[in-house]
Amino acid sequence: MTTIKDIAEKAGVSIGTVDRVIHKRGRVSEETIRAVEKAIRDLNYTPNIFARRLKLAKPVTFGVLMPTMDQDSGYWRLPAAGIKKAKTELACHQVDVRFFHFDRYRPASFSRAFEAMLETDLDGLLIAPVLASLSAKLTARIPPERPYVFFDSTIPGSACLSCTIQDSYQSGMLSARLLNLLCGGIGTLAALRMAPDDYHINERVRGFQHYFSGGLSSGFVIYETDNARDRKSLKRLFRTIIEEHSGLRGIFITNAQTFLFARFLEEEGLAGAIHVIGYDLIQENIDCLKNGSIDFLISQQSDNQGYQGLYTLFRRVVLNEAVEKEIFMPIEIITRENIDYYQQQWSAHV
Amino acid sequence: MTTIKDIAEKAGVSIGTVDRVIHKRGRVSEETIRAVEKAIRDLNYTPNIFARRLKLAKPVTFGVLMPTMDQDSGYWRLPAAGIKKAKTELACHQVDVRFFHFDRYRPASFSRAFEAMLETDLDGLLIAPVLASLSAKLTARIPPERPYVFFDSTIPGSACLSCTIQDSYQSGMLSARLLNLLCGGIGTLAALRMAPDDYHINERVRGFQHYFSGGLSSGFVIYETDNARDRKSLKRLFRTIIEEHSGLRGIFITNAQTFLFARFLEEEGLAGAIHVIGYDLIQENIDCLKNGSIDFLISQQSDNQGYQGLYTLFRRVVLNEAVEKEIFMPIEIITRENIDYYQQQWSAHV
DNA sequence: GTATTTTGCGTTAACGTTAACGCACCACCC
DNA sequence: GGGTGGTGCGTTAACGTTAACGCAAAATAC
Repeated sequence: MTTIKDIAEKAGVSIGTVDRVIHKRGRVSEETIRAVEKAIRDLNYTPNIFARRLKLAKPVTFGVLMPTMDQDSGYWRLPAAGIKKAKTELACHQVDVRFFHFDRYRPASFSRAFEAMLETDLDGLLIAPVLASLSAKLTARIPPERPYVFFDSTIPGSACLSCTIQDSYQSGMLSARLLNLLCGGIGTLAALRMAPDDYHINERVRGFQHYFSGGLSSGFVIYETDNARDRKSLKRLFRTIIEEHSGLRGIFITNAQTFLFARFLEEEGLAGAIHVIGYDLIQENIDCLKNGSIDFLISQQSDNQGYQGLYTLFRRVVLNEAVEKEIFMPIEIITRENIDYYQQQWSAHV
Repeated sequence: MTTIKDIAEKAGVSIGTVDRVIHKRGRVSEETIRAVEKAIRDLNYTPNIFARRLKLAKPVTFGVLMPTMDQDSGYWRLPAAGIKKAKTELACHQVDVRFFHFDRYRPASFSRAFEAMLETDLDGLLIAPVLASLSAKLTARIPPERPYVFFDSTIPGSACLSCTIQDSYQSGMLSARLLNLLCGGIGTLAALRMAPDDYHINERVRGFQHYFSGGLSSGFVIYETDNARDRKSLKRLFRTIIEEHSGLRGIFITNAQTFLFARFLEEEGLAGAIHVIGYDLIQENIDCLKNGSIDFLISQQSDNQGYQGLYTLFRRVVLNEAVEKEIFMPIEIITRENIDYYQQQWSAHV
């Protein structure tokens, strides 16, 4: 392995000069810079990250802004598990994490949490920008030297270091295809848009609709509700859906609350008669998947999104590496046959 | 962060003694050992891996034993891509990799490659034990101090450091369910056992059969061939299959050669009329998936298996960490809708 | 009794990188 | 000509861990 000592020797300078060239700290003549850069290329030098980290080690703290864990039927426990796994792994690098939770159904709560985070001395921010327009306004106030990363969703055009991208439109198309398969192309299909102002959920429905735009199937209907937290009224909606469409063969639920419909079907003795496809590997959904009241779940690795997000901050802030601006998440199809192999890697960190 | 210096101070000894205790190098009195161990616990000491790696850095070379890349329709390029990705990432740790390829259809070739590898001075071995009984015999000859890891498959009861596990039986069941869905429960289904003496392929067929053991479907038939490399005779077999079963609606191909049947169907104008499910994300399969002549592909992350295998050796040999004895691979369902998000991460290393 | 080995411990020089410090030298200004 | 400021470089002390080395004192051998 070549070291800066080798570079210094080859270029006929001291290691101090080599370091100044590498880190562009100035106070080196043009001529010397060229000589050192040539030596670096010729000897194919790469810095020893261990020596670097040994020298530079200093504790960093990252802030995480996300809804409280119990919201959206516990969906937020998934990214939180990934974040905690990353935190555990990065503890040896003196990385610490502070959570700032908010109530995603109250903008004021979001603003308060954001302000609290901005006022804390943090080395990087990991943000779930669930309230899009408010997030855009508030992220603009982040000091330009403080790096931030989005997870779960993103704000187009923002100055974020990196973000995770889920192709929700495509996942909606995939869901449509699977649901159509399950129903054998006959009967009515339904889609339930759970939070009509959520970007991902709209994209999922758009993809779902597009699959059928060629007229592949018999009819389908779309319901929506922004009242997903009130389980009583949700149940009334469920009943309306099955009563208005006696020929209903399958339904597409667009968020983690899929299990609520599946359980409703169980209670009504309709499990299996109406096929269900939904989103996210929360425990309630997994249980329904295993007992057969949910046929397929789509996962976009919410846990991994949190994990990757924190690691991205680490790589940028601590290791000073270049990072990918966009991290694409796979669209995973989960069934009772393969679920066991998806659960294990994050389960230790719930 | 606490260092051995802190430990030494607290225990009233020198850092040399602390190091002797930590690494059990002897020459320390019982009493001192206890004092140091207590200090380590009290101060919650963890070694600084950067200082350690800086001090201990020395180049290591790992050997990889696997079939030549072009065998099995290029299947082996997948794990090779993962291994190369790991190699690139680990280059900064002075990890080098040497490949030992063999012809998996000639036991003598396997033995020769194995012997060549054993005679080389290597710090660890990564082995694809495709010829099970021969592998068992030869791995017994690996010196006990030399660590080895299996990928792609494993040999039960061997002294390997670690191995990747694919649940082939379960993936066969999943394939059966998907194929049954595609065909709407009518018509005849077929399974083609491509290499009857391969463990994984047998398990896949067993799982497939088991799914239908409850009598869920109309009939299904199982064909087999050990002549998968002769494309002419394979084509004759394909023709026999479709001629013997005019009501054939779907087929399950049990290895990476799925695209051969899909292309045959294309030539015969039967693409879409007979549904196809198969294995592995080789380029030919991906092309057929995209044009619709393959409906689903099952992936057990062959690329990731190679990647994980090399990383496991690295963690054990270089970082001296404890490693998982078994690494379970997910059973991934790939369709034309989600394939794009599975290709990217390894594609740079083919 | 002296000679030799063993035990128990402290000291020290690396490993490669970083950045503070200092020292010559030159340019410029009153 | 003396002072000030800047430029271009070399030197050096860390960072935490490791293991070779050395040195007393105790144990064993003859």
